[in-house]
Amino acid sequence: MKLVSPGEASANTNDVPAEAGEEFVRIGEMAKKYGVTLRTLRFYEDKGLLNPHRDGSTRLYTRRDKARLKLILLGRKVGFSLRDVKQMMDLYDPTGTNTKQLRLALDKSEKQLARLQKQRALIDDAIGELSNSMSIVRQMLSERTAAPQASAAG
Amino acid sequence: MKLVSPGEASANTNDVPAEAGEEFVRIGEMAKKYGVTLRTLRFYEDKGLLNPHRDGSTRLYTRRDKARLKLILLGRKVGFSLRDVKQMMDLYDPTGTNTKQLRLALDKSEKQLARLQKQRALIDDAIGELSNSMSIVRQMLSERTAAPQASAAG
DNA sequence: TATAGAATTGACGTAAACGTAAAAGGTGCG
DNA sequence: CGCACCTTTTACGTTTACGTCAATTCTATA
Repeated sequence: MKLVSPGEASANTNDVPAEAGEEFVRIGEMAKKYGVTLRTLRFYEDKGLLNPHRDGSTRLYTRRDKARLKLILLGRKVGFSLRDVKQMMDLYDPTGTNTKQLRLALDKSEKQLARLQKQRALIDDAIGELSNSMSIVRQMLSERTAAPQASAAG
Repeated sequence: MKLVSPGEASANTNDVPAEAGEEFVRIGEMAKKYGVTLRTLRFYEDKGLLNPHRDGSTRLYTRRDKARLKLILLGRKVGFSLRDVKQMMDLYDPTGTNTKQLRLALDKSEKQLARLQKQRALIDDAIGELSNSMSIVRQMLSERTAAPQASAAG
């Protein structure tokens, strides 16, 4: 029960048209296209982040799903939890101005930005401490190489 | 069955000497002193990172345990896993030059430093993307405030 | 002695985002 | 027809560093 007309073989069997329209893609192609695993796509769906159509039991992803996935991946990249991403996407209303959605996104983004900056500060701190420790260790090692002596560590 | 002579009350009952020597401290004092929880100290012990003496079943921490805990906390701060910290500490030999230990520490530190730098790069990237998105959202919001119009998001 | 404040061990719970089988159904090709 | 390949659902496993009871014991003090 195909919803789309069969296209010419595109290097793998069991395929969906690779024509201009490219209306639907199945999970395998979708995964490859966006560098995620099948498990990830199913997981996102399970969490309500994606809602692909079905041809029987087979998932069919459309342009819309791709747009959503892109947003999810962007959100993930900037450090949002999937829960946050979902909250923001759930507010999308194709018939409105989405002012609420945008405000929420902005609010969450400001908080996330603050978190990222704090994290960066922590990392810089860690880098400082680590570099410091390393130079001390190097010092100790060179002393050992030169003139053996007692110390205090570990 | 006290191993240490009773000292004068130090604001809390059931205490160990607060004298000059301060040989042993129990878990509560130890935790307060280093800003960790009791659970944490027991957990570290369970993982073989600490080895306090015992007075019956009561843990007694010495100067040595404090030194070790400081190292653990430093390690944690710079992003080492407890497993790594343990590996390094396990190599400590009070009778030797600890060259091996120091080399391992240096090796692990170099790798950790690389990880930290990569993380910082990722965070900087995320900050960039997020700032970018935020300005776009602000733009959209201001457009909506000025002249309502359709869009594409969520 | 009653009570409050430490301490003990044991063991399940948590968070996040999937990984990894397992068992089974569909399908186009040679 | 059978194999190879894609897909499905279900469900437990993973990682790290503890949190959070629970039940019990010990000790000092009023």
